[in-house]
Amino acid sequence: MPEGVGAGEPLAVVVVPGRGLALAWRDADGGIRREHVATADPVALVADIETLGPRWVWWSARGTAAALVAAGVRPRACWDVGAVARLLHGLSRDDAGAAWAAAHGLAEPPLPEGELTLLDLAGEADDVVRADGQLSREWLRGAWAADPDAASRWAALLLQTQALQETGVRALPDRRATAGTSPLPYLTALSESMAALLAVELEHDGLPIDRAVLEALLTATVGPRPRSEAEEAAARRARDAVVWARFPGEPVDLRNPALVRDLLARVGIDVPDTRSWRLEPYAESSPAVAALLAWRKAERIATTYGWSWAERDIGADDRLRGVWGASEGAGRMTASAGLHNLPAELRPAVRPREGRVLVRADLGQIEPRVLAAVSGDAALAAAAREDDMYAPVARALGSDRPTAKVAVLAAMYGQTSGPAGAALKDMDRTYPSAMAFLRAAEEAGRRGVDLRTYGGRLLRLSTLRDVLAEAGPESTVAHSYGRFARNAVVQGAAAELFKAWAATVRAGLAGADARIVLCLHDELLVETTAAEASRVVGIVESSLRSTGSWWCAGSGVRLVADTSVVRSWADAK
DNA sequence: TCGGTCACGTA
DNA sequence: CGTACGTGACCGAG
Repeated sequence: MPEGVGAGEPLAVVVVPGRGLALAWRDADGGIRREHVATADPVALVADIETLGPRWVWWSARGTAAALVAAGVRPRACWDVGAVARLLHGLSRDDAGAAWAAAHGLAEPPLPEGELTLLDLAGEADDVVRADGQLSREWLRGAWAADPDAASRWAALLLQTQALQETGVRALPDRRATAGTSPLPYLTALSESMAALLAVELEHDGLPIDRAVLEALLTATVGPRPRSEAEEAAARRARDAVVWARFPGEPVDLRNPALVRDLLARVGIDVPDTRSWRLEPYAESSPAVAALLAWRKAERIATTYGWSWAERDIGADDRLRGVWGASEGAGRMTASAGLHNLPAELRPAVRPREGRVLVRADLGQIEPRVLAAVSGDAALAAAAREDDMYAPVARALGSDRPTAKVAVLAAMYGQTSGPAGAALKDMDRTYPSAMAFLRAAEEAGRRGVDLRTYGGRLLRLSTLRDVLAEAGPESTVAHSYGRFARNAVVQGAAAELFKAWAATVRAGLAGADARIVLCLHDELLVETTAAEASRVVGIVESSLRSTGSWWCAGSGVRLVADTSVVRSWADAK
């Protein structure tokens, strides 16, 4: 057992399923101690040690914590080497081999795929660390599970990697207006780690669906559940026929955009493409266009969120499950199975069983508030002290609120044309620091210079240099990387704030009959009991205050959340 | 059987 | 010529 591991101290853990648990920790002298405990039930042992309150260190939550979560263990604190490698080194993968290499300044190893040949593995099995410094592919593929000594060596290497990462994040600049005891990038590493664990929990727990409500909605939109392919085809034809009836001439394949364009020409509508927003203006005067747009909506539900989706992704326990990512792209969480793009029409079906409720909370105007905090713009921060920050922005710009909103969003997205273009001049004058911050990011993107987000996530733009050198600084690609970078420093920081908030909420809910069941960029859904709902609302709101107090300390920015207790996701705020 | 394009849902 | 992501249908090249 890990003697001397106090609460919050790193404890590397490697689970050997059915056989034991390997641990590594630092003793009082700073040396690494390692141990393998043989047990048929390693998860139960983890649950025991959890009472000591260690900071579990694992290569990845998906690899190690999934088994714990499945067994009902909800660890309080962790350091996810894969998640921190994404943050610190800007990796787009989180396997042990890549994290180790990045921590040691080595080139990214090839993805572990396919069978290794004997030639590939020559001499690798004996040494965990190869002559070139990379981890042995044999070990990465599971050789560490071979015997107790190997497992504990693997845990020791894990702890070493964590130590390198911790040194790395602590060396990054703390960009807050007021620094705290721990540097912001270190705190970000902790919340990114917790987000990776949360992703595993979300995957396990799923989102509660009321099947009766869902089936009624699907039936109304795309017809009853087809019992054969013939029935499915018939339903399709029936939906198509409604549109065909509105157009003269022979029926065409409505799923083929080129043919739809020809179809529209028959009623005198000439458009460069057939996207909904382009057709929208014609809908009022043309019943044919209105029918086509209605068809599109139903078709989306039929194909992506139809009966087959329900059957595939909703479990026998009426819970919708997808694969969760804790930080993709600029750092946002991602989810498959439609969890992040469920059409609003289907949200009434997200509904826990009787007696349980959803606490829904979303951050208000999070990106402009984050921009104010991360750019250190005093005037924008002053605006961000208001409940509705677009109102003071409108006053400052001498515009109306809609124009102010468009101008702020245009600045963050890199839009230059249209009605927002003019307002940007006023933005420059009124919020010079924020605008300079955004321009600097854009410039870095256009030139292929690496950037870090406020919390320390590396945005690897230098990998684009070859493309940029080829295309030139004024090329379309250069400008598109510029817009990407301009947006990524805001979107990425907002994602870090969101995850810090989510991690705090998760910690506050420990022990209660309440769990986070959905994260959607600026919105959290917590499933709990009707009896506990008001207490959960308090936890969600106090978590935002405590997170804000360190995340944007000294900036003057206020973070606001709209929180409500609802029976279904669709219910009014 | 792929990659590219179009389209569209969420934030 | 406003960002990100996930998903599905279709097309044309292989």
